[in-house]
Amino acid sequence: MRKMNLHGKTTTEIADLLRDHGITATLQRVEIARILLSKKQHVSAEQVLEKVNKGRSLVSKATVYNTLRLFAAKGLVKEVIVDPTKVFYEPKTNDHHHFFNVDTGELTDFDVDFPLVDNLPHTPEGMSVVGVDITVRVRAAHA
Amino acid sequence: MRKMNLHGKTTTEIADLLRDHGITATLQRVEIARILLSKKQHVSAEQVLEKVNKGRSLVSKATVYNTLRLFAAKGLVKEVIVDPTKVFYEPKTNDHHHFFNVDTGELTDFDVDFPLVDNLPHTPEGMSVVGVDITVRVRAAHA
DNA sequence: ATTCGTGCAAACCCTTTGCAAAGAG
DNA sequence: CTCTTTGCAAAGGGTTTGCACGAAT
Repeated sequence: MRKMNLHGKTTTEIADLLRDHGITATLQRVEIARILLSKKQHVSAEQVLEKVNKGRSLVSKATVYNTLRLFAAKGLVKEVIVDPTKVFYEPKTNDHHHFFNVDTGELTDFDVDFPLVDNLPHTPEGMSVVGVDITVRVRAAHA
Repeated sequence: MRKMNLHGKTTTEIADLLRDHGITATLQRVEIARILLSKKQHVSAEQVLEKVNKGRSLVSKATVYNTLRLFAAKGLVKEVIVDPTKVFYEPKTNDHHHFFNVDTGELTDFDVDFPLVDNLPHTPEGMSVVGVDITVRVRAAHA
């Protein structure tokens, strides 16, 4: 049962990756994971739904949402909260942050080359840091 | 040119502040502004609605939402996008950023004492920076 | 009279949920 | 066979909108 390598990872590789994260591998989950991991990109649930069902009807809306939430909980993907109207998901890669075009909703990455953590303020008592997000909101420089 | 420090909260002062931002002062808007500017706090639209109508019925839900959007557009308040389920509003004060408790939804400020802008990456061609938000997501240190 | 602001309810959109059927181990 | 996952549709919750009424110029 060796499947085609469509986007750089074989089905088996993805299935193993899911199991490594404590996620039962199913057809739907593998295909959703394939989309999320395929490129360095940010996708909304709606985009995942659209991409995963190219021409066919493989995954329902509910499953997409539930799966994305599951993936995020298991640490396979990261939720990006920058747009008040929807959540973006991206593969969990190295430290990088985002430009967010407030007019178009477009999201772009940038890497940090400075020691971010050293500059962080003191974390409140009894709290541990889950993550640090920097969002640079931009817009087209108006003429 | 008006001095706009947010501690005095007489109706006249607030009305003047609104006008300074190009906002027609009405009773409802003044009362909403009073809540937003009263303390250094973050409030959701729902909380504004609740606070502004203490015991009476002064402002409708639609007006709260429309007014908050107007205030944000006019630069009187800032939207804080950290919670996927709702938008927070805060007075536009000096540079500070946020701790966000991912479990409780609680939002806390912290000031930056380092020159943030100098560390920023190159802004994409033709883009201008609207703002920079740093969100430190925290949770109660595991029991 | 014309323009702007407000209120109400309904509409909207993204997201979650309840429950029955299909799939995994 | 038992437990988990999926699908469908419906509900949910925050936010926006359409339209009539009221206030201001």
